[in-house]
Amino acid sequence: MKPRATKPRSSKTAAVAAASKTANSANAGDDAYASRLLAWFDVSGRHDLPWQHPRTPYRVWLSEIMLQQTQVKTAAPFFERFVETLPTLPSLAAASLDTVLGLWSGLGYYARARNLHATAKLCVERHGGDLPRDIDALTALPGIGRSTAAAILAQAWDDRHAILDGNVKRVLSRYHGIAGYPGLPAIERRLWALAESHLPHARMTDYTQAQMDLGATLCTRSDPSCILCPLQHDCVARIEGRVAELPTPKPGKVAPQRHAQVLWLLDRNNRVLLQRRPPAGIWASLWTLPQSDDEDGAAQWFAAHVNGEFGDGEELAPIAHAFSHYKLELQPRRWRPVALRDSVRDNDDLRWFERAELAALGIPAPIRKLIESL
DNA sequence: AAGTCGGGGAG
DNA sequence: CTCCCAGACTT
Repeated sequence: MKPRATKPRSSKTAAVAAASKTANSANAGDDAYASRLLAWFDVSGRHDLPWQHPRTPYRVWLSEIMLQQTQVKTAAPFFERFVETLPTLPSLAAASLDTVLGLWSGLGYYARARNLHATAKLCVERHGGDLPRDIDALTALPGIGRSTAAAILAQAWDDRHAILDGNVKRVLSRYHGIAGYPGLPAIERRLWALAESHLPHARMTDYTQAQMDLGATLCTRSDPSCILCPLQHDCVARIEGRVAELPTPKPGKVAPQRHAQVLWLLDRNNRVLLQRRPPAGIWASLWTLPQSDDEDGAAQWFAAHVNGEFGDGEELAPIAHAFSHYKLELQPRRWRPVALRDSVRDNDDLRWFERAELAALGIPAPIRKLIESL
């Protein structure tokens, strides 16, 4: 039995909140972001989520943990089943880990269930069977980070703390036109500061829910409904036409860098020697310049096919080309004029081509650009 | 700063 | 198929 909270609201905050309410406008004094968001929430927010009725600290906490990296639609049925079996924090603490994991089965990220159970037991030991109403005490518990702790306090107690989950990151990135992957510490610091800067002085429960509702229903990752958005007129991304490119997506793994030698042979008539690629693999069956993985391979190919000195070749500027899974740097070398050995004949896979014939051939873009540059 | 955990939804 | 989602934690 826990008498009550350990963390009283500051007198200044309380005074502002009271003033706001008496002003007959819960948003008085707050910035446009918060005011418009709250007005929108009253009409279009989600007011019937399972953990909102009743909205107890235990149910709020459980929902926040379930919703980590999990969408509302997925989590909702698990939440209903969980609270039906374990309706209170002490009942969770008294349950076996097997029972908890059983209720979690199918949700994924099972460390969340282990941490949930551990936190329940810690709360019984340290906090009289309740969650602490203190941001630092909450953050110290397993599975509760800064954003989750803030969400619990705002949702359960109406306390004034900023959250920064995926929804808020997306909304703020767009609203302020913040480029850079939000997972990067430098970007995340800026977003936290912006989240703090917009906090209203009243209605924190609704405000917190409103941000998540906006992110989940309007300001979605792809194809957001800007036309319905209460923030559209101040949204930098909207104004500058950058909605589709913000927030900056997670950078892919660095593509491996590969190298290749390219042999550019021209005969007396300025014809170019092209070779057909194998029917499988990169540039399958396209015509391209003879190519080798390294300089030794290129020299060997040259010696076997061409009358002349490999060393006479003119080393040209490297060409960078990006594929989806690796980056290729092509090192071209040019010889002109040059002739093939008598033993080498034109055939289906290796031919001299007139310049005028090139347009009709399937040639990789970087190679075409190179040989047509002459 | 990057990797790990996971099932599900969207494109 | 890939990418992302009401993140936190470990390396």
